[in-house]
Parts: sequence; C-alpha cells; structure tokens
Amino acid sequence: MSEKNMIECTNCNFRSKVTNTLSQQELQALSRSCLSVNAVGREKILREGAPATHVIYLKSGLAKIHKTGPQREDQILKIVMPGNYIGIQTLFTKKSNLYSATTLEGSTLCYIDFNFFREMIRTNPRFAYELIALISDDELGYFERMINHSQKQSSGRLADTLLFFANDVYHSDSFTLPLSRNDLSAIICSSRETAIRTLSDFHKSEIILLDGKHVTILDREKLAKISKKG
DNA sequence: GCATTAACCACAG
DNA sequence: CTGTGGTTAATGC
Repeated sequence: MSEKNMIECTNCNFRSKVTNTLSQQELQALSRSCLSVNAVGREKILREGAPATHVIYLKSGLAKIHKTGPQREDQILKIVMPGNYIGIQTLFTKKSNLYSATTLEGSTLCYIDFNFFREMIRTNPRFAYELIALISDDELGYFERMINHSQKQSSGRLADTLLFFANDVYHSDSFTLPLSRNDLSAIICSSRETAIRTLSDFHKSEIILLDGKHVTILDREKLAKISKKG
C-alpha cells in the first residue's frame, strides 16, 4: 500500500452523495480525518476480527466483502463498487470487524476516522439521510441476492454473476473477471469444481466465449433465461 | 428405476 | 491455481 495523501476533500471529484452534503468547513474537517491510500492489485484492506477503526470509502477500483462461515472458509457476500463505503456496520456497536474486505484490482481508498462519521451523523441531518439511503439500498441488495441464492441452482447463480459484471461493473459484454475460479465459486456458493464445470458448459453451448479469465457474452438471451429459470 | 444436480476426492498440468 | 473424471448422495419424475 502506498500513501497518496494531501488530497483535499474539498476538491475531490470522487465524493459520494453522502459527503456532498457537507459544508466547506465540514469538508475541511473530513480532510483532517481522512487518509487516501492506493492499493495495488489484491490487498486485504479489512481483516475479520481486527479492531474496527475506520470507515473505508472506495474512491476507485473494485473490492470484495468476504467472511468465514461454519462450513467453507470464505464466502463472498458482495462486490463493492466505487462510491461506496466499507465498514459502516461496525460504526456504532461493534469493536471488531465482522468481515474482511480485499481489493480485486488497483484501487484508491479513503480511510475515514469513525469519530468523524459519528459526529456528522449527530450534527448533519442531510449527511445522515444520505447515509441511511445508502445503507437501505445496500440491504435491499442483500434481500435480492439471498432470495436468488436460495431459489436458483448453480447455473442460474453463475449466469447472474456474469450478467452483474457485464451490466453493472464493466458495462460491456466482453470483460476480464477479476476473480479466480475459487473466488467465483465463493460468490455463487458452490464448489470450485461446479463453478469450473458450469463455466465450461456455457462455453461449450456457445453462450459465452471463455479464454482464461476473459469472458465474452455471446448469447445474452440464453444467459438471461438461465438466470431467470434457475 | 432413471435422470439431474452438485459435492467430494484424486490427480494432472 | 485450473481442469477433468469418477463416485456418491439427494431429489424429482
């Protein structure tokens, strides 16, 4: 991790809707409580079990939230995209992180002191409003994923994941997965073998073009159908 | 019964 | 880390 500090939050072009509610003075306070850091490739930025001290703002790049479960060692709960916060859940009542976060590619992160967040929530209703909006959307996303995970079989969950990367992350039908096969299985809640097999099934039936981690969606309709019917 | 789905294991590159 | 094949267990016609 390399430190790339001295970027003033007042001039930041990557501010969230939450921090856009702040006054100049509050933004200056944010600058004092915020450390901007560059992560190169895969770096663990939050460790499950370690003391919770900062909210991390993902300014650019991509990250995964993952957590050890009773059965498998690591399950991926979601992919975090730029403009989102990591670690707000432990802001109030938890002393340690209840999950891990790891960047999946080069990313820019802002480590923001817990106290700044608590203070703004207390004193700035618009800040609190936008933050609650963000948390609510996030929870709706979990509802969606949970119902999909429990009611679809593995091919449907894989189709969902591929469409997610194409539609929401890369805005293209041709992209390079930032995940290993094991990561992919951890995100669709299957074994590594099943993930590999389903992926190559898609390739064989010419729904996608697969070259290592590079994916090109050839038959969007079929993929959507598989995603829908499970 | 028979087919499908998916996990686990072993093993090779 | 990836990919393949065999086996097994559960579930649904």
